[in-house]
Amino acid sequence: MRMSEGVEWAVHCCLNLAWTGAEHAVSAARLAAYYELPSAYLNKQLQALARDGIVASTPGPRGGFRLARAPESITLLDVVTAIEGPRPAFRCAEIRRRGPGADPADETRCAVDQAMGQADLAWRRELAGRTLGDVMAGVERTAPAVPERVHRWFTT
Amino acid sequence: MRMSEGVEWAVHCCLNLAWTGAEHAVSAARLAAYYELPSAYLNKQLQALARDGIVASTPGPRGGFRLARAPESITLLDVVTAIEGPRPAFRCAEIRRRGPGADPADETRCAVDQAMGQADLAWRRELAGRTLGDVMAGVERTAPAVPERVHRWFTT
DNA sequence: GTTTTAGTACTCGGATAGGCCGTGTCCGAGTGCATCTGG
DNA sequence: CCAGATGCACTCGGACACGGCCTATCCGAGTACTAAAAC
Repeated sequence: MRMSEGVEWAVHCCLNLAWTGAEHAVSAARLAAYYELPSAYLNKQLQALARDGIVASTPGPRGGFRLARAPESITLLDVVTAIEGPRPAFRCAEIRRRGPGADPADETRCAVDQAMGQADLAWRRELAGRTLGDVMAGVERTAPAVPERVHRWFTT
Repeated sequence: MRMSEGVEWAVHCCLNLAWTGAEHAVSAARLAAYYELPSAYLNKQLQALARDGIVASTPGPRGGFRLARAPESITLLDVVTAIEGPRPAFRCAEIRRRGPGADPADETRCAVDQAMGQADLAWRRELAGRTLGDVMAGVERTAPAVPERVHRWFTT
């Protein structure tokens, strides 16, 4: 089980967009250059974010991406879901319904799926409880120079 | 992000081994037949469980697998870790250390990695809090016929 | 009848191919800006 | 000098290859049982 690395890219880019400010649009190429990422592939991730209404895109010259909502109303779960999709990691295939072990009269919920679902829920709850604003506040506390630095780099 | 389906196989097989009883060894072929799974591939998963000391294997005729510990001392996290590996789903690549955005003076922990780590921890805590014994108890409550059914099928 | 011994069938275990999804790249549609031209 | 038209450069957006990991399979090493043979 491995999460797409696009998630890391997406979160960092969202943070940078937040610090840059929604009044400036930043192109995918410029966002990618900041971390030396492949711009075309990052563009793909940004499209996923746009589809879920996390960032807004504008084409043409002076176009690019900007944060569609306030950082305080975007959770990490929103970003992860946009990149990874909404389906949970554990997909119950209901193997207990196949073969000699199958019991047609058994209509109960798969106990394994239930337990895995609860764990997945705890994971999601944790991610949903942390907004981009929270993460930004944490960074600003431990590395106060970063926001100004980012803002300057993306606006000049 | 998708979990290997071997996890589902492994958990169900562990439950069946527990109900069968540690005094009987069950071959991978027989375990696979119960759910019509490819036996050779299931064998691979069982080997992973054996490496982590969850099941014990004995070769030769009348050999097979049996639960190495009491079901109450085997958590779902143990099984998931044995199949999926110990590494967390989110792997921080530290992209913020590359490109123009890199700040050599910044020695802080990546805030994104930290948040993801906390969510991963919550997930693991939930899995570690549920043992095979708990799952068995749940099944025995909702489907009391299953344990006897399994025991009979695997011992005869 | 008992002991030894060879054979055999069955098990796990690791080494070996195929398929799908994440990764990476490319080019086309659309848009705003700058420039040029005519009045 | 000003308005309109034209071309252009830049952007996103989706369609197209590549690679790695999960899936699936096979065969070999080892073991306990069986049966036969010798004593």
